[in-house]
Amino acid sequence: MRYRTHECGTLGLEHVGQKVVLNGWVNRRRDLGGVIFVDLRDRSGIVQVVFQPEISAEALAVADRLRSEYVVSVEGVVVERDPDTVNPKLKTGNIEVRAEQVEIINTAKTPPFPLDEHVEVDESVRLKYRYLDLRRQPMQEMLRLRHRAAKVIRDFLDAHGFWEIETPMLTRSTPEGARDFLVPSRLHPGTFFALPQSPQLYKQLLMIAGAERYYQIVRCFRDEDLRADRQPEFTQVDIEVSFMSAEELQDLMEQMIAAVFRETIGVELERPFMRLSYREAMERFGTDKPDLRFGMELKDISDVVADCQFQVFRNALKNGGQVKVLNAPGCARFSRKEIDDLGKYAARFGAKGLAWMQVTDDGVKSPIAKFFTEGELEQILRVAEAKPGDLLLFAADRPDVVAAVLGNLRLKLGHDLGLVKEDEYRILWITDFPLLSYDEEEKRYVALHHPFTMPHPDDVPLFDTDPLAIRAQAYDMVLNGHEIGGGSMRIYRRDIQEKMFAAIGLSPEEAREKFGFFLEAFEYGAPPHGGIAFGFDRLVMLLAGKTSLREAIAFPKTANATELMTSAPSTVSQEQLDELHLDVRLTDDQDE
RNA sequence: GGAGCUGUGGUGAAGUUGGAGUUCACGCCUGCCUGUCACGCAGGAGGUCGCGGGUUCGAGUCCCGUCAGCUCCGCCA
Repeated sequence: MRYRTHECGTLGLEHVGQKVVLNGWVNRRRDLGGVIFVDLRDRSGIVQVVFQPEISAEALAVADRLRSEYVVSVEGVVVERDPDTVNPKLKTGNIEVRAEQVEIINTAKTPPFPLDEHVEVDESVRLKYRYLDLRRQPMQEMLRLRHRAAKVIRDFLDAHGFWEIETPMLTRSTPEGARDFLVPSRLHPGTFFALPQSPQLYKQLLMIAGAERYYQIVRCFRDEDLRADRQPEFTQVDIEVSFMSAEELQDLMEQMIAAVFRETIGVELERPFMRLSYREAMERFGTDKPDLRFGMELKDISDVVADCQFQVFRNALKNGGQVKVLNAPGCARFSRKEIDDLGKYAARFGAKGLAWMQVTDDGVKSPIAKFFTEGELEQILRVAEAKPGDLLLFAADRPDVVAAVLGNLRLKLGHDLGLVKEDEYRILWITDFPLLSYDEEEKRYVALHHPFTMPHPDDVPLFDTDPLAIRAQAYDMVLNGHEIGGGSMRIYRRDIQEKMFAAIGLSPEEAREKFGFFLEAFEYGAPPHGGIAFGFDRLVMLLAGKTSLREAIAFPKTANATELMTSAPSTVSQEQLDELHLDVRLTDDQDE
């Protein structure tokens, strides 16, 4: 076969008169009887090849046998098209290649789904034939975008003195955090490696090792259930620095993310990024990853309804809860069914009910209106900034339930009502996270971020009195309602690290057994350090304007954590199990 | 672990009150066509209505179960 001299999509008027060889796939064939047109496609794009008897009857005969996705090598001359045959829809539409020779390199079965049209194809079919799916233009653009983003990040970090350093994929399982993927050790019967949930300990040890500025674009693994924006294996941009304040690091990271947006999709992000404390985000938006592309903030009316006659509100307040209202603009027209559906939606997040008021020109219409005085109603409308035509939705419960219910209703309504400006990018930092939260199931404190996060220096004494009040030196970067990065200043003193382990219920013995090497390292001159990790797949997903991580990953897993192309995971031979000293024991349920 | 949505020729859809595997578009095959570009025209092939069971004289349609894909809750430091 003859290898190419040019790429299809790069040909233009400047090549007119040149003899070229092109390799690629048949995108489409148009057989007009005496003349055949073939759209030839490679990674760079599409160019029209024309086969005519007066150029080469032989080539025309071969072209007659061409079908979609055949791989061909074409030799011909680039010619300018007649003005009336120019195709303005094609980048190469003002030229074409007159084929003198063509060779079929490989034939192809008819693809199981169309590759060149914008038809929505069932995702399981796309995933089974992912190599065909990836041939499609939007997916090719995604692969290129992903590469570009990684390149911008590497160039930026290199220019700022960061070293890319690899860390082990086979490491040890540590308590806390997500479920580990385990890898059995053949040489050490009964022991297991864990795949890293993140290189957290290694990157801190690299700081102790004097690397000062480290980064890695690295695969991480978490054996938890999937979501549209969560995959069991995913890629982080992992970063750690020594001798740098949180503010300096955040400024640097803003520059990096701004560079990514500028150099991949040409969007200029306004800097410095907005900052919102965790507490304020929860109060105003009911979430620690607010989507700022629209308003609809939650309003606290606990004070207003403290003495009202509505038992539900009063009981919630009496039990230490709160009452908040969400104003759904223009939704007073909602039917009873639509409002009921909102109530069902709210129930998913723990709402026991969803109280509502329709605001009309004739006043408030609501089953609960009768429980409120004129004055109370007036104040509710004022706080909610309600106008006639609006629908007010109320949640009365524990603050975390109120936040979840109204925060999610806000998101749903924002999208349903078309209030979210889809082409906008609103980015911000969330700061001042609590260090700990209380796990009701395990009856103990757990680290909100991770157990290596440095507490606010003023709050260290609170370990003994009020652990939940300790502020963490942690920060998240949030884009359009997605957490795209999170990080913290780290503990670099053994005594504070031990306090932290103790706070999350790790006994000194356990701490020594699981983290002894780490605690010991602190005693050999650990520098102050901190870092951040970005979810690279999520970043690419958002740059591409997609809502599923699978659209940003070449070979993703299904929601059920399988791979439809290779049918992984699979059973293995008894020999393999024997070598690994493993017995498989299926429960009755799985045995049937 | 739980909930919801979806499943009909290769692809995407429609399928009414339960009445013949019916329909549409694309694709595929054959023929015709020398300037098309989502070419056009004519003809044709192609089905376990995801799977299993039940109700019924009769099920794509109703019921139960199950599998797969997706979405969400729990989970994800």
